[in-house]
Amino acid sequence: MKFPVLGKSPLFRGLTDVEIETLTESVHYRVRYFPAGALAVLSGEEISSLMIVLSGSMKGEMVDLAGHTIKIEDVNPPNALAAAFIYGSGARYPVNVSANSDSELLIFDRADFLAMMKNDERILSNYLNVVCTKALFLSDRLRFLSFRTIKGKFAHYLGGLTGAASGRVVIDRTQKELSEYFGVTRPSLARAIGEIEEEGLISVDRREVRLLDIGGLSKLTEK
Amino acid sequence: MKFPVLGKSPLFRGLTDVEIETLTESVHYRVRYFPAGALAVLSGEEISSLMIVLSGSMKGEMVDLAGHTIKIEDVNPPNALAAAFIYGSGARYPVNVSANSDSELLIFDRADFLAMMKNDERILSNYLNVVCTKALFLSDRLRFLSFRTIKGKFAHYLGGLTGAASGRVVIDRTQKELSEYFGVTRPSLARAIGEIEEEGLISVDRREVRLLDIGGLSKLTEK
DNA sequence: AGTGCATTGTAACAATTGTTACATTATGCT
DNA sequence: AGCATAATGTAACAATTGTTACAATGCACT
Repeated sequence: MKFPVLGKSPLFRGLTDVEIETLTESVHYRVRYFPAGALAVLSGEEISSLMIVLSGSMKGEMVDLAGHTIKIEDVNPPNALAAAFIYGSGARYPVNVSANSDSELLIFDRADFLAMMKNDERILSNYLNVVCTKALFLSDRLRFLSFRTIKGKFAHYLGGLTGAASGRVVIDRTQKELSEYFGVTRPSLARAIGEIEEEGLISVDRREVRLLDIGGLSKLTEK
Repeated sequence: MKFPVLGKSPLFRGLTDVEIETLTESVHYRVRYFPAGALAVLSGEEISSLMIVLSGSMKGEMVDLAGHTIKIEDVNPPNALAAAFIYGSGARYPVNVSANSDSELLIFDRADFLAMMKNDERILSNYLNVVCTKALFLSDRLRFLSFRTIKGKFAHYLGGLTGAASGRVVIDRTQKELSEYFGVTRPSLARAIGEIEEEGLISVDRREVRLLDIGGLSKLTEK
């Protein structure tokens, strides 16, 4: 098989290696090699193809006016670059993409990948799942950032945990992870939690939180 | 034709009324009527179908622990509810959905809509476009909220406008709109813009902004 | 049990933003 | 031109969060 790594890709889940090979060979594709440091995509460039990382490691970096870059994320095999954006209207890469190490990309023009989706329902389902799950993830993140205060974010977070109705929930992340999820600093989150507890709205015992005043918590999410 | 409003739906763009009717009749669907105020969807409920608003008007409201609701958005004909989420893993409605006025919803089970996408490439392309464009939109919003300071958001915003390279851009929204886009208050945005101007990084003349110190602007996006 | 490391709690001060209220300046309309 | 309305500029004060540093606690591992 030409690209054994595809068997682990979420886009090809449920297909045998033979099926994957047959499908990919039924459309046009190309493989490009990028030596470590090479630039694969310029920020602002139009997205016209699906690029799957076969080997090595790629990174996305945001670029500002002065040309400075900030690393946003790594993309490792067998994941794809900007997979959820390729069929969007006027879709453009939001970042520069370059190779962390010597890397190979498998590239399908978006029309060719569309053809593959038409040829095999599993590819279609897999891709729809990838895009929709991404939209859900982004929407979820956005919801937290839209609360103005840390107390508001935390109160809403508590409400979304299983067991909230019973008044007892277990936080499933560390404070550090939670603070990053909220987009705030860790000490600020700790302070906010401490204040909510002082106000008598919750009682905290390690990861376990008892919700003592639902109405009071609700008010925190309002402003 | 049964559902003339579908001709204006982004999901059925490019199809004639006859083609739309033939396609919809080829799968199972149902129409449900919701009198004004009726609840169509409970927050947290699993998303298993595509619901298109045929008439009337629906609204999504976020619900907190105490049962209080905050209106998030209206959904009017011929748009669909949570269209970008339906094929996501464990997708659940993030809001209560109820009828603003007497409304009719056209409901396809997601498997049936999948069948329609397989039957007609235009439906498939349209749906992919809807979902990917939504992901792009959400990603764009998230990028702005991830800048900690208003100055950072504004500097990054300037960099994304056409003409930024030439050092002269025109802001395409009012301050009020921009402040909502950034998730901050309008006076705070005005103050931030004023301070950036005082620092000599830009000069503002109504909607037109001259970028005087690219390096300085770049620093604002770093912290 | 003890050691090393991650996690959490806390505190003082600076920086940023929200809030509220009002003044000033465009803009569209008749 | 004048009027009404929207948009923008500004200011004082409160509220919130970031920053930095350090202490306390829990946890995994030997």
